[in-house]
Amino acid sequence: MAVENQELRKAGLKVTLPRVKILQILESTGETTQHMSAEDVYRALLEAGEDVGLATVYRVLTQFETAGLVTRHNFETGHSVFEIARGEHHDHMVCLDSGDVVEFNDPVIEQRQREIAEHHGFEIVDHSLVLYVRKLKR
Amino acid sequence: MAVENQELRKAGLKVTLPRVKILQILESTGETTQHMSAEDVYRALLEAGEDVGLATVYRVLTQFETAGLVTRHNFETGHSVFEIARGEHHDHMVCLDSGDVVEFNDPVIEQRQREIAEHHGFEIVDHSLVLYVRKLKR
DNA sequence: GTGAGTGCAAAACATTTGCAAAAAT
DNA sequence: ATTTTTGCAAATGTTTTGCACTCAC
Repeated sequence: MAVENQELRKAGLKVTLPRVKILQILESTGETTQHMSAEDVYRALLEAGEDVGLATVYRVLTQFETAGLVTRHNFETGHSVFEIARGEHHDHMVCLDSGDVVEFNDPVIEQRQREIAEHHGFEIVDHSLVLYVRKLKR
Repeated sequence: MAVENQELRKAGLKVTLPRVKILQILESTGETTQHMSAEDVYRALLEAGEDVGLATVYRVLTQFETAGLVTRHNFETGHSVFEIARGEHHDHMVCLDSGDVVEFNDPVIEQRQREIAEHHGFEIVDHSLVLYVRKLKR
């Protein structure tokens, strides 16, 4: 009984094989594959020999998102990608050449966003900042 | 022959009724309806008595985007929205209560983004910043 | 006239849902 | 035993595409 079980219980979700497996997959992805689509997760399950339906993958990912275990991103790709929520917020830089995703967090920008929202009579509930970049030739 | 025709020709697109009409609709939308989905445009066409197919709306909007006449946004809504490109870049604040979209442009954030990208060995090609906000109760 | 543009219906995706079977507590 | 969860297939919503027809030049 691994750590995953505790996380699931804490989130109020029953410990089932699909949920444990999906959580493991999301947690085990390396730096380069941190952001997986539902389809990616589904294929990873099949490769691992687990017989889980794609519909279940979608359901579980949505439950994880609701539970705060996972963050959903809608980049310009036409489909959602998911990543394990590790507490601290961060933004993304997506390299248009390599597809690499770099995470960053800048206090200056964060602060400025709050000021701008407030200036317009709003408070920020959430935000999404994605830089689409290209490698600098030197 | 209105201004639209010139814009279309300049973009290398033949002047056809659907293209002119769609351009007019996008240009004529008030502050509140600046961001229209393909479906929105389609309905506006029908209301104006124009018999244009939804597929054509999609095709034309994509052509406009390629030509730089229009900007496509993918907010968290599950479908794309389009707005007339007026040259200057701006970011968006979307009110989760009312659905209102406020545009803003902050030099501090813009500058900071470039610095961050450069610091990671990248140059920014494009970026997307959306603040999801709620009205401040006072 | 000829090639680009259009409408329609069908296809293609990503995602969701209904329901009976299976599993968790 | 009961309540959740799952798998499958079918439905959904958005966007794209194939093709015969039409229009702009």
